[in-house]
Amino acid sequence: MTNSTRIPKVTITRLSIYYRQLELLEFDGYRMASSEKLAWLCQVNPAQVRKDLGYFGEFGVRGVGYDVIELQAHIKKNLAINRDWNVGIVGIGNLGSALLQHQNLPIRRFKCVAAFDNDHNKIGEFTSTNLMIRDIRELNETVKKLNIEIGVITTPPSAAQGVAYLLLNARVKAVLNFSSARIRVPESCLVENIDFTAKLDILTYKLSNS
Amino acid sequence: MTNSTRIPKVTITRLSIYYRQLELLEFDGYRMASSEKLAWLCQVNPAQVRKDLGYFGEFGVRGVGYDVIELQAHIKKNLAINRDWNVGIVGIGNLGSALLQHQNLPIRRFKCVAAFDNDHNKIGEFTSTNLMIRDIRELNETVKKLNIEIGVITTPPSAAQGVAYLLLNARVKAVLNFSSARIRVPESCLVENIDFTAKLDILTYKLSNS
DNA sequence: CATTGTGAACTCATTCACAGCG
DNA sequence: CGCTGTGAATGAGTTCACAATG
Repeated sequence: MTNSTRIPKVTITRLSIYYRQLELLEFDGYRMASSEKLAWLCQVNPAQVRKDLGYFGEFGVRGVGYDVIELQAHIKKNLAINRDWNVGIVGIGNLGSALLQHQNLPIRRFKCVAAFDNDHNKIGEFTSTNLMIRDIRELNETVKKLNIEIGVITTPPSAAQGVAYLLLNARVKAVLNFSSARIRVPESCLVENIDFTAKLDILTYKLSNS
Repeated sequence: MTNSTRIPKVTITRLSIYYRQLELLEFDGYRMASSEKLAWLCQVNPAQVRKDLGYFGEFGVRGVGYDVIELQAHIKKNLAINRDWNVGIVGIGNLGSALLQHQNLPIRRFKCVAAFDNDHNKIGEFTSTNLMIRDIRELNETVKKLNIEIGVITTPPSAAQGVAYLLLNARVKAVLNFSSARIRVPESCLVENIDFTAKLDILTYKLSNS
């Protein structure tokens, strides 16, 4: 029976990880995979895998395992990564440029369709992906015209909140914030933060406490 | 009384966030901050702030709050970010280059002292930070010579595990893995993963379930 | 009969609520 | 009086353990 309880956020993250391992398993010629095998690859507990998958269906065959291809399709559907998503990147410094050129994004159907900056030396230039860098003042208009649903902030921390407001005004519904600033948005907008200095701090903490 | 229970990992992450807000508060001229103020800035519960700080000391003044400067020092010490850490970056593509040039790292005393790649067109070239890109075969020797304690993997996923082995062999004790591959290391080595496609997947999941 | 699916037990994290104290 | 520090209550996430089953 499909469990209709709300799926925990950690489960979503793991589904994303399972999905990538399933791709690799398929590439290696596997047709079926047990929760134990998948768990080993993802470095989690087998019961965790089964419970996570159980949140949105019953896909396994008892005594056998999961169909590698079929399970991928289920996860893709559940995560809504079975279609294109248009992405706009704000702040075309080194990190913004790196994302624009990052192959993983288009492979996973995240399409970087616009690049914005406020630096007049950059505006009008073309990225190596042949995208014109637009004035941030055109953000509102461009988001609507190109149907951008996800905004990515790759500005310095001091500019992050201002950019967040611009994105909100343009009715972007989700933001991926690479700046180390905490941005403040209304409930209606989703935010995920990627803060690598925080990750480094975890490492230094553990290094000096072990 | 200083609580000696092991500090949860989530608390470490938040300490890093508190620290950055304290820097901003200091910059804005605040001398004291209450748990409520700090909590508001970091978007957490005030009791959470107090409990997190309580794990490693008693720094507050009842009826008043926390000394903004003093608390920063305590957190820095606890996270071990009150000294330099030498970092080596492996994989000088767009993302690796972006990190090499990222100002936040040296500001936070993470020093990128070496850059490695296996591409002969890159080896011997200089980064914009004037660092020579070294052959990955020199990794072992260089890590020891330059006293590199943290390795950063910014290679494609397929190369990540191999690089992890090289880093392990060179006795690097902590790895920050930006590739979407899960790397396998012994207990003695610490790993943190930064997987932005997983973060995007969380956003698309939530977008289509709200 | 190997492996799934899942309640129940357990572990870990958050929040409450208030005593303690400057 | 106001805010910290913290035990107790609650809530969330993980793991166990085993019945269900292809």
